Amino acid sequence: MKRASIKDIARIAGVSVATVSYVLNRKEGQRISEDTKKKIFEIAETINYVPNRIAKSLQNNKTKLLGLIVADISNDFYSSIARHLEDKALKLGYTLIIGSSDENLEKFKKLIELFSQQQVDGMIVAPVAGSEEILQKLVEKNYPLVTIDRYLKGVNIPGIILNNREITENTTNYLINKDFDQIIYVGYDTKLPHLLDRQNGFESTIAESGKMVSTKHILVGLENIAGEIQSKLKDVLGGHPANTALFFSSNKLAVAGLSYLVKNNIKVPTDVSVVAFDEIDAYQLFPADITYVKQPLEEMADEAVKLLDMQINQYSTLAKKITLSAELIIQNSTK
Amino acid sequence: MKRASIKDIARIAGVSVATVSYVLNRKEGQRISEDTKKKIFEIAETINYVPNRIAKSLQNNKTKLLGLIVADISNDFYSSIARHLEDKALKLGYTLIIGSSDENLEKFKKLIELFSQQQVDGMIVAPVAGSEEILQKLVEKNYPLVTIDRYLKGVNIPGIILNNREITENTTNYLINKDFDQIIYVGYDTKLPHLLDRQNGFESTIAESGKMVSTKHILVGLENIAGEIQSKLKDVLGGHPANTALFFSSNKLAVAGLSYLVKNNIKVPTDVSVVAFDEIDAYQLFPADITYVKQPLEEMADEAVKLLDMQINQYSTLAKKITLSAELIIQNSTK
DNA sequence: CTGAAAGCGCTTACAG
DNA sequence: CTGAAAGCGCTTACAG
Repeated sequence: MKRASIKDIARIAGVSVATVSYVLNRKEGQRISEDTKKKIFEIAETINYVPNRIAKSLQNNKTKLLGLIVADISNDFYSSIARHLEDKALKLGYTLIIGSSDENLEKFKKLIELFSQQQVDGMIVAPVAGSEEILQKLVEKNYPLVTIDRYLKGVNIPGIILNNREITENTTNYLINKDFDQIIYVGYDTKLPHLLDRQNGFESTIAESGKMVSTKHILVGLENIAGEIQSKLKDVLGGHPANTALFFSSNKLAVAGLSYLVKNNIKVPTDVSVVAFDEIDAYQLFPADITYVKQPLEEMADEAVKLLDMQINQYSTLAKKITLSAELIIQNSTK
Repeated sequence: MKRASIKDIARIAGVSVATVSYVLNRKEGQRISEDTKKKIFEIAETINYVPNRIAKSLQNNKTKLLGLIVADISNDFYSSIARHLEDKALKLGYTLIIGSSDENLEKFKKLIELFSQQQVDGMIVAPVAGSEEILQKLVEKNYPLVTIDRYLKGVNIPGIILNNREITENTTNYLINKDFDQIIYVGYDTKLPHLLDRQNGFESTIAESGKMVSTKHILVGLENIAGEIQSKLKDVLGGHPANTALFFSSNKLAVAGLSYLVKNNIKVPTDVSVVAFDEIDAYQLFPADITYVKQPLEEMADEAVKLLDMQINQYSTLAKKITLSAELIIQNSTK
C-alpha cells in the first residue's frame, strides 16, 4: 500500500521534486517546458499518483476538513441538515467530519478536542447545554466556528439562528384564532435557549391574546420521550376534552405524540388538533396532513458554510449572527 | 489563531523538542526526570497545547480518519448505521468523514478520490452500481476497505452482507402461509445485487411453493419513488381486490406506499396486508403496527469497523465477507 | 526554464 | 537523563 509520491514522479521523469510540484499545481509563475509538463502528467497518471493532502496541510495549515457536531446524526433533523451541509461544503472543497454529542457536555468537549487535533479548518456545532465556556475560548482564539440550530446566552459566537420566538408566536396565534378551549404545548424540560424561546413565544402570545383559553405544558426529559409523552397525553386527553390543540415543539416530540394518538385511535383533527415542528418523512404516514413549522434547512446550511468559510479566509472576523425565518405550512391537522 | 506547538513548550521549559515529545507521549523507554515531566505537562496545560495530528500523520502514515460513503446520509437507514459506525469507530480512536453518492458513479468516484487525498486510514462504502472497477483497484493496492449494505458481483472485496435472500424467502413464506390471493412485491428497477437477491428470494419462494397465488411486481426508479408507487398502487388496488399483501423491499418504498394507503383510507390489514423492510421511526405514525424485516444495524457497524481495523493493522489481509442475519418482526399489519 | 534547500510540527533511532 | 538530527511529503522563495 505504499503510495506514489512526488519524489517517485521526479525520479522517473528525471527532474526535481520542485518542478513536479509546480507542474501538478499548475502554477503559472514559473514557466516550464510543455515537454516536461506532459511527461510529468503522464507519469502521475500511470503510477496512479494521488497527492497527499496531509503533507500539504502541514505546509499551509489548511486541511479542508470541517467538523460537524450535532446531538445525534441519526435524528432526522440533523441528518437532513448534515446532508445539506455536506453539499454546500463540497462546493467549497471541504469535506465533513461528524460527531454526535448526545446532549452530553463531556462528549461534546471530547469531539471538539478530537476535531481540533485533526486540525479541522472550522467547526459547525449544535452546542449542548453548558458548552458556553469551551466555545467562548475557541472564539477568543479566532477559531472558525458557527453554531446551528441553537445558540447560547452570555457568549458571542457566530451562528445561524431560527426566528424561534416569532414563528412560535405566529403558530400560537394561528391556534388562538381557531378558538380552542385548550391548547397544550409539548416541549422539553431544558435550558437550551432556542427551545425556551419557543416556549416563551407560546406563553406570551397566549397571555397577550386576552382570550379565555386554558393552556397546559407537557415538558419531558431526554431519557424516555415516548414513554413520558404517552403517559402525559393519556392524563390530559383521557376524558376526551372537546376542542383541544396540541403544539409539538420538535419532530421527536411530534413522532412520540402522534404515535400515541394513532395507536389509540384518537382522530386528528376530529378529536384533537395538532401542529408540529419540522418537516419529516414520518408525517406522511399519519392519517392527517400535519400542519407544521418548516425550517429553511438548505438556507441554514448554505449560510453556515458561508459564514464559516468567511472566517477561515478572514474575509470577516466578526461574530456575526444570521437569523432565518421558518414558515408555517398549514394543512389539515387542525379544526 | 497561531496554535501552540511542541517547540513552544520546549522553549519555555528549556528542554529539547525531543524531550517534550517523549514526555507527552508517555514513552517509557527513555526515563526522564519527574521534575522535567511535571514542568512539561504544566506548560502544555497553561499554553493550551493541542497536538497537531497532521504532523503525526505525516510521520506514521495514519490519520485515524475513516471515510464513510453512503447513498444519502439523510436517508434514515444510512443515518442510523452512520451513528452506530461513529460510536464503534470512536471506540477505536477513529473519526468518521462522510459523503453521499446519490447512487451516482461519478460522485462516488470523486468521494473516493477526496477521501484518498485526505489519507483516510480506510473506507466503509455502500457501493453504487458500476463501482466494481474502482473498488477492485483499491483492494489490489491493499487499501483498507469494507462494503456495507450492498455488495458487488465479480470482485472480491471485504464486506458485511445481509442474508437478503434468506430473509426474503422467510418473509415470503410467511405471506404464502397466510393464503393471500395476490402478493405484490414492491422493489426497485435496479442492478444492485443485494436488491436483486431480495427480489429473487421472493420469486423463487413463490414458484417453489406450488400455491396458487397471483404475484405482481411494482418496480420503480430512483427519480420519483413516491409518484410511481402511488400511481402503480392505484392501478393494482383500484378494484379493491380481496386478500392482497404488499411486500415493500425498502424503507423508502414503504414510506411512499404506506403514505398512499393512509391518505386514501385503505385500511391495513383489513383492506390490504403489508410487510416492509427496515425499522424506522415513521412506522410508528402508521395506524397498524407494521410487520418488518429488522436489520442488525449495530452488529453490522461493529463488524464493519472491526473488519476495517483488522485490515488497517494488518491482523488480516484476507478479503473477508461476513454475513449477518436479519429478523422478521411480526406485528399486526397482515391478516 | 529548472533545482537546492528550508520549513510545516511532529517522531524516533542514535549518541552522549 | 537529555539533545541533535533526519525524515514524513509536500510548497515556495530564492538562486542560477
